Amino acid sequence: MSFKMENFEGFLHGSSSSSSLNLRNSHGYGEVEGERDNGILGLMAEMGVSAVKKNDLCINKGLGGTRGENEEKTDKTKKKGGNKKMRKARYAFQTRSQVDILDDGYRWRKYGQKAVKNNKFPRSYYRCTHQGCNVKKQVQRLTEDEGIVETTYEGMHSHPIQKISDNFEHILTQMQIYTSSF
DNA sequence: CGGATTTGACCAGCGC
DNA sequence: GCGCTGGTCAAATCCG
Repeated sequence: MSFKMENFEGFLHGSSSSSSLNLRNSHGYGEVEGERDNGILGLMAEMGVSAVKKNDLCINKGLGGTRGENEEKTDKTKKKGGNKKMRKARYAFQTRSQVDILDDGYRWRKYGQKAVKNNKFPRSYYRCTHQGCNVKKQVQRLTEDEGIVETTYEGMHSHPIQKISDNFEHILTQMQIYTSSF
């Protein structure tokens, strides 16, 4: 049960020949001066593809949920030295799948779900359950093609993968990578 | 019983 | 300034 094969049932069957699984860089992220496009490289390194792996995410705790009596809202995600706000690089996969939960080998805990505009399907927010790992991902099914789920990763894992999923590695080799505005 | 999920509320950013 | 929207928290609930 390392990798759910039924997840890619539609992918295996419905894939004609070209791009059944896409990867793209979310526009507006990862193009800040300090950020490099190592998010996907780190991710692919986890998958065992080939890449270097750094871990210089700007992790910030203490999110905007300080309601009630907890009032230490001092730093948050402030701008850095007069620069614009620095966001973490986010990388989105588009996977042809019948189910939303794509087991990529990590343990994820769902922490939210929101209905997004121009999309009839809700978006789910997940966080890596590994201690000290603040990698997040969000899963969203496309309205125009409900057979496609879009998984957006944010941050990099600073710990080894917890499950073996060589199938996913194989799929990664077939995956098209493109950076476009979307 | 402990960890994961659900779900409504809260908060911040942005556009008008 | 206000309302919309996306993102997150956290209490309640579920589930093994």
